[in-house]
Amino acid sequence: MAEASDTKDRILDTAEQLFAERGLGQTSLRQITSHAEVNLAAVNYHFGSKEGLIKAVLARRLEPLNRERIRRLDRLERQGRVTLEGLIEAFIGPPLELSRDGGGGSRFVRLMGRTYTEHASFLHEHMRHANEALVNRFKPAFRTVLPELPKTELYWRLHFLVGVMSYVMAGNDMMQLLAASRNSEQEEPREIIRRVVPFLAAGLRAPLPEELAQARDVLETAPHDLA
Amino acid sequence: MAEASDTKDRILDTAEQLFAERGLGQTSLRQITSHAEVNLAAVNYHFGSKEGLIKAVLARRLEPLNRERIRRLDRLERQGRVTLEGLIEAFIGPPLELSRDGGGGSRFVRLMGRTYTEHASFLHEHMRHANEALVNRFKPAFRTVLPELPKTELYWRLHFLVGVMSYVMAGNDMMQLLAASRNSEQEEPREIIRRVVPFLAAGLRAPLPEELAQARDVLETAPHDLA
DNA sequence: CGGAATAGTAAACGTACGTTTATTTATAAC
DNA sequence: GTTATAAATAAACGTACGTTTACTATTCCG
Repeated sequence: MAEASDTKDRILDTAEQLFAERGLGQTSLRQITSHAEVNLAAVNYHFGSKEGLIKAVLARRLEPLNRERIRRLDRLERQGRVTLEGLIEAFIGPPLELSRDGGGGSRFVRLMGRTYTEHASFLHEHMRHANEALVNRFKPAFRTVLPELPKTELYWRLHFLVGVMSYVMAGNDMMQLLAASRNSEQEEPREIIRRVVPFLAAGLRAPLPEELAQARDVLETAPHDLA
Repeated sequence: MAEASDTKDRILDTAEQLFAERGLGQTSLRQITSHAEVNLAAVNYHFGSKEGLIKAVLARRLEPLNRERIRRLDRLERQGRVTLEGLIEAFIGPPLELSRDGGGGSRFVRLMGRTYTEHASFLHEHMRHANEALVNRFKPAFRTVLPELPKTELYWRLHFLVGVMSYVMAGNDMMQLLAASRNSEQEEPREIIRRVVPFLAAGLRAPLPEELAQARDVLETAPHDLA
C-alpha cells in the first residue's frame, strides 16, 4: 500500500493538531497514530523519532511563513514606505492571518505560540535556527525606523513585542481570565492585528526610561496629575 | 522520624525548583523525591497526588504575592496618587521583584510565568480562582486611569500586558533569540521594571485603532512620512 | 519474470511513570 | 509502659511511553 506517502501527510496533519491542542510532551505517538489511522511504527519509519516529527511539523509551515514576512518587508522597503506600524504588521501579521484558514493554519499558530514556552532545548535550538534569517532581516529595519532608540533598549522592547505576539498566538485560555466578551476566541485575526499594532507601536515609541524619570522628577514638585 | 514535617517543605522547595527548570509535565515525582532525599510515597502522603503538590507549590507563594500587589494598590489609592505607571508597577512589580531573592523566589517566578502556557486544565482553573480577587481589584482601577478607553479595548490591552509580563517572568531562553547582551539573564529586576513600565504604559495609552486609521487616512494624501 | 527498493505492519522491548498497600518508626497522652 | 496517632518507608501495581525488530506487501525496473 505505497500510496505516494499519504501516510506521511496524515501523520503531519494529525500531529500538528494534537500538539497544538495538548502540547508536545503531553501528546504521545500512540495518540497521533491512532487518530491518523496509521501504524505506530510509521512515525519512526518516516521521521526517525518523535523529535524528528516535531521538527518536521514546524518546518513545514515555518519556512513559507517566514518567507512571507520577509517578502512584506521587502515590499515596504521597495516602496520606501517603511513605517513602524508597517514593520510590526509585516512581522506579526502573517502568523496571525494564518490562523484564518480555519484548518491546519490556526492549529499551527497556536502550536508555534506555545513553542516559545515549551521546555525542550532541542526545540529552542531548532526555532533559533529557523528564525535566524528572519531576525537578521528585521532587526536592522527596526533600528532604522527607531533611530533615536539605544540598541539595548530596542532589543528589550522587541522582546516585549515577541512576548505579546506569542501570547496572542498561543490563543491561551488565560485570555478568558480577564476577558469581558465570551466570544473572544472567535475574534477575527484582522481584528486582533488592528488592536495590537497600535499598542506595540506606542510601546516601541515610548520615551526612554531615563527621560521619563527626569520628567517625573520635574513634575513631582507640582500637583501629581500627570496620568 | 516525624520532624515537624521538614519533609513537606523539602518537597515543596525541590518541586518548585524542578518544576521551574523543566516544566510540570516533564518533572516526575521520582526526580523530586530523590533530589529532596525523601521517600517517593511521601508526596502522595502529604499532598494526595502530583496535582495536589502542584497546587500547593503555587498557593504557597501566590497568596502572599497577590496580597502585596493589592496592598500597593491600596496605598496608591489612599494617597490619591493612582497613575497608570503606578498601577502597572503595583501589578507586575511584586512578581518581578520576587525574583531578586536569588533562591526560591526567582524559581517560583519562572514557574508562574510558565504556568500561563502549560497545558493542564486544572492548572488554568486553579490560577483563575487564585487570581480572581486580584483581577477584580485591578480591573476597575485601570478603568479609572484610562476612562477614555472603551471597555473591550482596555481588556484586550490588559491581555497584551499579561502577555509581556508572563513572557518576562518565564525568563525564557527565547529571550536570547534577539538578545544583544549575553548577560541578559542576570539583568536586575528593577532594571526590567524600569524598561517595561514605560513600554506598557505607552501601549495602554495608545490612540484607538479607529482614531489611528482616520489619522492615517488624512495623512495618506500627504507625503508618507508619518513614521 | 524476478529482485531490489520502498512502504507499511504486528508484536515485543525496556523504561519510566503516578499511585497504592502493607509495614515500620517516631511522637505524645494517659 | 502501653496505646493511639501521625510520619515515613520499601515494595509492588498497573499503565503508558518511545523505540526496535522481524516480517509482509507493494512498486518499479532490468
